[in-house]
Amino acid sequence: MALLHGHSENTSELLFLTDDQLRKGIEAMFFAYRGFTADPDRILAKRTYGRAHHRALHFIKRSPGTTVNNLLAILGVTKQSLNRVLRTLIEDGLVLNEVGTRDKRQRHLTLTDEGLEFEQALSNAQSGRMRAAYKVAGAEAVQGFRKVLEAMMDPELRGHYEKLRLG
Amino acid sequence: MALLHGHSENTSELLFLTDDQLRKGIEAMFFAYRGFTADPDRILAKRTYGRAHHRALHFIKRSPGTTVNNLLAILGVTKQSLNRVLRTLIEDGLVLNEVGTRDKRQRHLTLTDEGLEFEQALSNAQSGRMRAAYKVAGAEAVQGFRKVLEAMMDPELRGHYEKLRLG
DNA sequence: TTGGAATGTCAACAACACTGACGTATTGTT
DNA sequence: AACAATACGTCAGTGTTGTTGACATTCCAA
Repeated sequence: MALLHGHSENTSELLFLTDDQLRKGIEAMFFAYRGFTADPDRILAKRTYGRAHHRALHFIKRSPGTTVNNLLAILGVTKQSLNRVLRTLIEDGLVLNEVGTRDKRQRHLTLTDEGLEFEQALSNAQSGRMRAAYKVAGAEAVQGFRKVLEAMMDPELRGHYEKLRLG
Repeated sequence: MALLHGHSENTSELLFLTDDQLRKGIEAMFFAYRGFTADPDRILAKRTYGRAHHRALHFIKRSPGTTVNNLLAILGVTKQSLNRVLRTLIEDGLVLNEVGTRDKRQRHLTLTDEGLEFEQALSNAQSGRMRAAYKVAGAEAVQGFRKVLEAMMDPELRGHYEKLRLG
C-alpha cells in the first residue's frame, strides 16, 4: 500500500491506521462498553430486569407514543423477543399500551409516571459515568469520540440515530 | 450549577456536558456497539459460536500461554461460563490447554494453527470496520475516541486494558 | 371482498450469563 | 505431617435475551 503513494502521509499521518492502533480501539470498545452498562445493570438486577428492558424504556421515553414496529427497527430484535420484554413492562405498570386512533392495528407505547421515574434512575446512573468520562477527556475528545462512533454504525442504524437527534 | 461560577466557561466551554449531549453519547455507544459486533457475529454464526468465543480467542491470542484465572479476570465472567466456551474451543481444536510446569494447577491456553486462522478471520472483519471508521473520522478524532473510552472504563478493567497495551 | 400489513401469541431452542455445591490436584503454610 | 488455600473442572438449576416457525386476530386498502 505504501508503494502506491509517494507522499510522506503514509509514514507520518496514517500511523493511526496500523493493526496495533486498531486492536487498541477494539479492546477499548470492549472494556468501555462493560463500564457503560455496569451502573444501570446494578439497578436492573434489583427488579429482575435486563438490558433489553433498559433499551425499551430508553427509546420509548425518547419517542413517546412510538409504535411497536418502530421500536423493533431501532432495537433490531424480533417482535417475539421485544414482546416478552414489553409484556412485563406493561404488566408492571411502567409502560402504557394504547391502541392507535388513526390505525387501530398499531399500539402506541408511552411511559407511565412510574416508568418515567425508573427510566430516570437508569439514565442518571448511565449518564453519570458518561459525564465523568466527558469531563476527564474534554470537549475536543468528546467530538472525536462521537465522530468515530457514528462512522462505525451500520448505515441503516445511523439513520435511526440521526432521526433521534432531531426529536 | 451555573450559579456556582462566575466564569463564562459554564455557558460556552461546558456545553458538551448537557443532558442532551450525554444522551447522544449514550445512543451513539448503543448503535456503534451493534456495528462493532455485527461483522464478527456473522462469521461466528456459521460455527454456532457466539461473542463469548470471540472474546476468549482474542485475549488468548493477545496473551499466549495465559492462565484460566487471568482470562477470567479480563473477561469478567464466572469460571463456569468461561469453561463452557473453552471446552468447545479445545474440543474443536482451536485452543491448546497445557498443564503448567512451574505450577501444575494452572492450565496455559494457546491458539492452535486453526485457532489462529479463525481468530484472524474474526479480527479482520472487526478491524475492517474500525479502519473504515478511523479513516472517515481522522487521526484527531481517533485520539478523542480512545480518550473518552478509557475514561469510561472501570478502574479495575482499565488496569487490564493498560497491561494489554504493553504486551 | 380479498389480500396484505401490523400485531400478538404459543412452542421450542440456543447462547450466555448466574448461583451453589462438590471434587481433585497442587501448592503453601504452620 | 497436617491443614488451609489456590487453580481448575464439573454438575445441576435458573434467568435473560435472542432466535425460528407456525398460527390467529384485527384492520386497512385496493
